[in-house]
Amino acid sequence: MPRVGLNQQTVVREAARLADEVGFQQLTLAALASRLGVALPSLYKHVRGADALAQKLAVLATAELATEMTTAAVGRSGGDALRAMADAYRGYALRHPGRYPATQRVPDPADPEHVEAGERAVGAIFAVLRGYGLTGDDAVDATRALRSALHGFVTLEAAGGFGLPRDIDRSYHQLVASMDISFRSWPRTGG
Amino acid sequence: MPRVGLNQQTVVREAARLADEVGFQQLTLAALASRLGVALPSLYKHVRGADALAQKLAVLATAELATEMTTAAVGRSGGDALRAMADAYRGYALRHPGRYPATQRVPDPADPEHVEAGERAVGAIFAVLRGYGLTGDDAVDATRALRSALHGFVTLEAAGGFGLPRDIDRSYHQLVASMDISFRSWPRTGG
DNA sequence: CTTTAAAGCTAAGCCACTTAGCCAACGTTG
DNA sequence: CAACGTTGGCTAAGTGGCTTAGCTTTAAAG
Repeated sequence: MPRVGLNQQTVVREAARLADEVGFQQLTLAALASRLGVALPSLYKHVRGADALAQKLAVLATAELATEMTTAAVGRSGGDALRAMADAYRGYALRHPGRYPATQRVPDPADPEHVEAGERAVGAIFAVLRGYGLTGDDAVDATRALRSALHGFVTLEAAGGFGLPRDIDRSYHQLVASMDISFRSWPRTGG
Repeated sequence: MPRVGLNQQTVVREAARLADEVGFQQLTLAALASRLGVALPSLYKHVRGADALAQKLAVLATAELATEMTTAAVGRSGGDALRAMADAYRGYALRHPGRYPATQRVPDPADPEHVEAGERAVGAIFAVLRGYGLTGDDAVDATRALRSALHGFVTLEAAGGFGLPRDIDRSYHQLVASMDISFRSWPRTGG
């Protein structure tokens, strides 16, 4: 049998593509193996199993998302940076419906790459909030608020949870605009 | 064999209890059957299958959540109502970690009970926003924003996504306070 | 050319869900 | 009270996931 020549990276990359096509929950080792042209157990030469694959996919997706958020915000500040980053965030989730859910896995402390990617993503938000004068505990609270709002929105959108006909882009922009207002007048604790 | 005397309601109720103990994803027909003291296939006399069970669980949980949100807000208005409802929302998610995720299933149009429960939940939010003078498209946008913020927060919290030591209750209250500010000065479109 | 690490394979087992078909308990009715 | 039909329980069997064990063969390294 001729070798296909896989390695962990090719496997994880193809998993990401497949997840975007069929959905994160429908990503299966069987489908991935067939896509790569190998028998299912062969995948175990490159990833420890289904859970490890999901974790590696989380690293890939988190790193990509962090990069896009950072890139969007660079050279901007205040509401400008916030809007750009928020658009990048939702854009990633819409373009990569299978990868995005993977990013919600909490970083594995044993995987430095994962930890680094997570820190870059949170760091990007932190940097934008510094533009609003938010630091310390205030910045922590505001970061959680922003993550919650963005994640909640794209999750509900992806699930088809917004039933009414009102335009979804519009609603998102209003949400971001309202976060902008919030950050300007954040209820400071002085932390 | 003596009969256990199950019906759909007892099955779904027990599924809800079990889900809260082991987690929504870990809710399995096998575990449920053993908990109820019957063989697995016997469950099919009461629910059509795993997916239908998840749907019925969604109805139960959505109805409970809607009731708690409504109850919390009744007799209050403005920021008072918002805070009470937000606390009820997160409280439900924390007390029922297995049921809460079930509520995210989009209502089945073929199940009037499901549709009604969903409408009650959204209606409760709508009512609170009316207290801010928000109606029409503004209310739709604001509802989506509030749902996103609350859902995003409790989801991230449940996933352990808030790494830093900063107190989570505090962050939640700040989030709700910031939404209160947002709704007071909502960027109106006059829809 | 030999050796060896590793990338592929088949076989087999586990656990989840589902369907088919049987049997016994119970409520109803004469 | 007895017969009957409904229905709630059962076992058996099949599908499709994931995983492990162990073999074979490729291909690289000496």
